[in-house]
Amino acid sequence: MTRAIQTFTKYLNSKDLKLTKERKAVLQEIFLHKGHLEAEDILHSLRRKKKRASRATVYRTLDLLVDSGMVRKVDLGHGHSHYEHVLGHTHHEHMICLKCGKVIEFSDKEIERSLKQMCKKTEFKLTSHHLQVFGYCRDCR
Amino acid sequence: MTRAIQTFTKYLNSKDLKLTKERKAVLQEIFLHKGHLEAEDILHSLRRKKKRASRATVYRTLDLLVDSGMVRKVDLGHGHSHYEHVLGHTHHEHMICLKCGKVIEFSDKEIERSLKQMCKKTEFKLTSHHLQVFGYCRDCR
DNA sequence: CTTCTTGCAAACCATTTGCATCATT
DNA sequence: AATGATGCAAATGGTTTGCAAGAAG
Repeated sequence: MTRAIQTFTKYLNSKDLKLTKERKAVLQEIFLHKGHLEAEDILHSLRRKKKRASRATVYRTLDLLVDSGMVRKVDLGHGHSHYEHVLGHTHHEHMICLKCGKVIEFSDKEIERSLKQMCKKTEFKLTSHHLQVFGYCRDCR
Repeated sequence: MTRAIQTFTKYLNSKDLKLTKERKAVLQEIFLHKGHLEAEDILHSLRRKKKRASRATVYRTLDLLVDSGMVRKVDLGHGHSHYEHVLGHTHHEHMICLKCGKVIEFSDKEIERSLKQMCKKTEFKLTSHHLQVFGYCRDCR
């Protein structure tokens, strides 16, 4: 956590931006949660804890966090964005159920390998979060 | 094309829905195009051809086509949906450039294989369009 | 003729933005 | 004190919806 704040501060400084209590609160909220969460989740969590931060500020801070590389923005096909932190979160991909919207995290060596090979051929550069699989989960198939 | 109309008519009948000229026009527009296109594209194409169909009808028809399984709705991370027809369109997946938004279609036996195997393990049922890869294309890497 | 469809405009929902006020460095 | 940041409310952009008028079976 302290580490996260340090990293963020460094990023902010490099851009001549300031570490405000609102930004710190949003950062903490994201790093406290394990999974992916949406802007509204953060807003609610903060409200519950009687911390301040308007919806606009939450969105603005999320943009900064994504830009800093500490957080990734994920589109899980739910019609709005989700965010998850990268630090201390082991690499994984998402399997998304088209019916119930459930998101299953997975990581598969085989797939990684063939994906990397294909990307080498096509000169496509993968990102840390690079893959999404759509289908129907056990309960919805 | 005639085949597509037949299939759609069959679907509509099964749901006690009617084949209107607007629905037929939208269907044709999608099946005339090779790649993925968005609602607005369809609307413009129709306008250019002096065919009628309001934005609302285009969206409503697209929903029907997706439900019928003839068309798939794809989220390419552009902030709005894209649609592409399934019939007579060889199976492929999408690689999406996070910077310029370019979409590269690909199909890779190796990946398919390991993906299928993993899905068997996790009891996840794949759809025809099941995979999306994010990264940076040759020009943006 | 009955039921389903359309077009329009208003509603929606997530996200962004302009601006006056406020806080950090 | 100066530069940035915040909150609010209004704007945006894609998509959906209620409703009166119109068409398909």
